[in-house]
Amino acid sequence: MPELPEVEVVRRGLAEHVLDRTITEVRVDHPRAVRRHAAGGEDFAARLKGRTITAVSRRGKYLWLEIGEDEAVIAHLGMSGQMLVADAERPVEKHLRIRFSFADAGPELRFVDQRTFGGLSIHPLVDGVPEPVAHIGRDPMDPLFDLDAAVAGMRRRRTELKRALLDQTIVSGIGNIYADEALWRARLHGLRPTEKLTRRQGVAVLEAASEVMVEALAQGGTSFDALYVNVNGASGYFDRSLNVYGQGDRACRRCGTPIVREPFMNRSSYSCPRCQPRPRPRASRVF
DNA sequence: CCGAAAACCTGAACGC
DNA sequence: TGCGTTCAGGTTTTCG
Repeated sequence: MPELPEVEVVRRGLAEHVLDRTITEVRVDHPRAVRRHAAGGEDFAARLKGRTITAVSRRGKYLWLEIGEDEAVIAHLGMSGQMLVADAERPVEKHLRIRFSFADAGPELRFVDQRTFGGLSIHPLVDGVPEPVAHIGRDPMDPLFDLDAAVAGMRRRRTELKRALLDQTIVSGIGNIYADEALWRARLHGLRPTEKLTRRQGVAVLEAASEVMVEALAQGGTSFDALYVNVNGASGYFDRSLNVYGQGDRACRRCGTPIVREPFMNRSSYSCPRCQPRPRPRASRVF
């Protein structure tokens, strides 16, 4: 599941393999992959023909290819999206949705997406970011990321800490996996109410999120060959270094207590019941 | 305006 | 063996 580190791996791969190349043809094989492009698949393809990719950028989990000064192709990977660089002769993937050919006759770019939560679309750039990205907060790897402002943003909310971490308008790039990992590192439970979060706790959990994503990027960035811009969503980080995510019943690496899995928003949260004690239930006012 | 929850998808894993 | 159910989860949309 691509979160910030995985998307950054893809961005780097694309910067290496498609930057400065001119598109000659785009084929859209599945309409759902361009559903966010309001004018439709034919318009999407027509508008890219002859354009040159001038930059490959990212904010949080959003990735985009700039085509000149004022337009960009957003690529959101959703749950299962991949951007693959492949020789045209290579057999097509089962879930191939969109393919780009280039004027230099080099390898093509393929957008492959099994679950079709992802997609591509063209938008004007506004203050340097595509329109649909305007409401997304800066991520912790952004040089202009403002830690104190992000902490203040979380504390202003009246919700639970993990929900705030997943809110892409406050801090972007954090998904379910890195949220759980950051909470474990900061020794905080995701159910803690944000209005009672201290500044110090807020700083601790965001710094932990930043650290874990930097470490994941360092591992994930090492594993793709020249013609395959990886990306299974699985940076090498997945199995080896996760402390809580997916580790139900395994011993906590700090204290040995079995990690517990709890339902959370139709999915799961993992935490150490000893290192990350649940908040006390709110004193009941009724009665 | 805000937060919670449903909806959108496919395939692997699991239970009977 | 095979069928039905559950789970995975980022973002947008809908609801209260």
